Amino acid sequence: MISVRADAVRNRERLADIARQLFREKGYDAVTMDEVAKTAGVGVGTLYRHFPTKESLYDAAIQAWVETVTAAAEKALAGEGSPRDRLLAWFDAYVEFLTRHKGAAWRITSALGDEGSPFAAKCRTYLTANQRVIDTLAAEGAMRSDVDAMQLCRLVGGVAAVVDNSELEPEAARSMLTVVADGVLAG
Amino acid sequence: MISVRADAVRNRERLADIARQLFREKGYDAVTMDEVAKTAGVGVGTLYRHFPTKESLYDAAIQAWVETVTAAAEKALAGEGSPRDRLLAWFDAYVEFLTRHKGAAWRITSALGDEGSPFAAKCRTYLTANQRVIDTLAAEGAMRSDVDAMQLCRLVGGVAAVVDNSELEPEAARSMLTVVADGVLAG
DNA sequence: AACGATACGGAGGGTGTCTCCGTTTAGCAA
DNA sequence: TTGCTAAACGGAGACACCCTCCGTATCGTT
Repeated sequence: MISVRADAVRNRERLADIARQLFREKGYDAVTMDEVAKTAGVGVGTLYRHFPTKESLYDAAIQAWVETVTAAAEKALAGEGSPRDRLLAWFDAYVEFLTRHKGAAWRITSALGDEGSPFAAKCRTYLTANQRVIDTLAAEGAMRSDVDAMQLCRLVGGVAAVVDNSELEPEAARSMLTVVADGVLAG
Repeated sequence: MISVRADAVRNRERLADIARQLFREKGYDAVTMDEVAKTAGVGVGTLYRHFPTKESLYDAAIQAWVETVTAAAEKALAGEGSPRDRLLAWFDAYVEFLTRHKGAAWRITSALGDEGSPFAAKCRTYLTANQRVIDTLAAEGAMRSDVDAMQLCRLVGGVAAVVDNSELEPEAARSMLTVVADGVLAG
């Protein structure tokens, strides 16, 4: 019985780290696989051995922060203020997550209904977090009853994608999120 | 003095027509310049003579229907019903425009703030149409006072982009647009 | 009919993703 | 330690795009 080779593990982690850094600085399209491999000091073959496609590399690169989404939802809900304030706090956090890596918002929001996407697992996490927010606020009677998590994910994801793409200021994002929030809160 | 050659005019029109058809069927990314040229029975060189970039070809392909946007805004505003109904009628029309060609919604919405984009002229048309809608409804006291055309374009464009990308049913688009409409109407 | 400006065609340059396979190496066993 | 084998490595190159270049063909004028 042979365990997983140590050099392979090291390379995998280093590749994901370097990719994370590059994607974050330059965005998905502007980073090439050759560049990632060269920066890591390995051949492209090695990179592709660990991550069979560029998308799967991207998926691994953004994995870490996705894992904190659920906690962020809880935190926003536990905050003080009106339901509207807490909903906006969640939206802010969600958009901040999605725009942390250039190009991530659109890619993830696009994958929302697609089970075959490399981001399918991430999408489920997001949907669950949004559902949690909806359920909590609905229990307080603050939410319109016909809002579902998928719809909310798409709405806020759409805003995030636009904000990311046009490199808008936080205030611009805020005012769009306000519109969405007022639209989903009980009239 | 030599007039424009007739074969050039014919080719230009045929290329735009064929491109329109292909883009509409398959979306921007799935259509290659070689394919357009081959379908039209000309060399790629000829295609590039008429349209120096793929984006400019796309721009020409979607030109025709952009020209009817202003009329669509007027029509929605002139309709019967509450301000909310008329706003929704405009949103429906706008999303229908943006999603008529796969990939158009995202490309155009992305170009909204970018004067250097090949779509800059189209964006101005859209912004003007939205401004017209805002002004009209604001005059009736139905609109929140802090809504501007750019913001509305981005919100509705974001919804259109998501709808287009995930190939959602009209009802799904409708329910998201309802949220946006309720968010921008005077509370 | 001859001529010159213009348009045409498609080979090929540049850049990106991804594959293939000969070479190297880590980890286990004797 | 030493030998063996499965696994990992590296990078040339296949393939697919967008776009350019320039020799050839054609239109419209004279």
